[in-house]
Amino acid sequence: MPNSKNPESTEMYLETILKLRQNKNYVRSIDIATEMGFSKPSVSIAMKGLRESGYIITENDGNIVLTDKGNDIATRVYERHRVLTRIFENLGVSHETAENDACRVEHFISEETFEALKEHAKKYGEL
Amino acid sequence: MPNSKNPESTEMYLETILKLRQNKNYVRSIDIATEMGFSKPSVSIAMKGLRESGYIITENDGNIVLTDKGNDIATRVYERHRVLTRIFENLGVSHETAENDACRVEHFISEETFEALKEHAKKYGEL
DNA sequence: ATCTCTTTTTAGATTAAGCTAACAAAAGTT
DNA sequence: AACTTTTGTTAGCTTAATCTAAAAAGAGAT
Repeated sequence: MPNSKNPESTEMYLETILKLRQNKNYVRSIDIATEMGFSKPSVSIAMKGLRESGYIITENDGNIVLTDKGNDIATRVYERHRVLTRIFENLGVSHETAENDACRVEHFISEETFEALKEHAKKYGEL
Repeated sequence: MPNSKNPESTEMYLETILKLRQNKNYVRSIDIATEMGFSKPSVSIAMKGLRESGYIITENDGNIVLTDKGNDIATRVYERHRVLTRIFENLGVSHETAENDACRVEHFISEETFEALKEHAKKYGEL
């Protein structure tokens, strides 16, 4: 069993890279460490894993770029994050709690359930 | 930091004990292992942890019983399990997927979000 | 070119939750 | 009472994701 990490951690890193990219036009290891509150070595090792799995490439100047494969995951998770946060907020949950819960749930629900939630929210004008 | 396990695993064990209790009037380590698909040693060690944390007691004949503290958690998680499963099913998700997703989400959402979901489902006659 | 500051990597440790193999203890059967 | 089967425990391993301390590499300033 060579390739059996927890998707959760991978998804959080990819999502963070995508998010950071929206503000600056480069993302370095240190930026991820700062954003996520992890140590530099932890991020360095995580990036090595993402690189070996083909989710990112690291350019010569240290700039970290999502591959198509990495971008697919990041985008999918980020969409879940936004939609789940909106749904929870529209149910009356505080912004902070909605964010926190979305950030955990986004990794754990199936496509099927996510789509059903999204549809329902749309139907009831909550999206 | 002595006491910092992941609640998820603890919750699953306690929930399983509660569930097994509904069918038989005793629950042994082996029953939990069979139900959850884990090895006997894994369960043995987990039970030791639950015992030391005051969530269960083990009677002389090996019967495992939830303490009040353990029962509180088990009951809370089990309610989430049932309610979330129902909500997902009512949105059109298949029974199996609804169960699976509920079984993961139950550990990760806040009380606030859970209550809001429950209320909403009630209001729309989906509970 | 050298010095310094920033960033990244390497080395080694920790913790949690699982595993197998082997042993011990308890229970049931003749 | 002795044998067999079932159940539980101990010992030791593995993997993933984090950490700290320290080394290495790179960049910018004089």
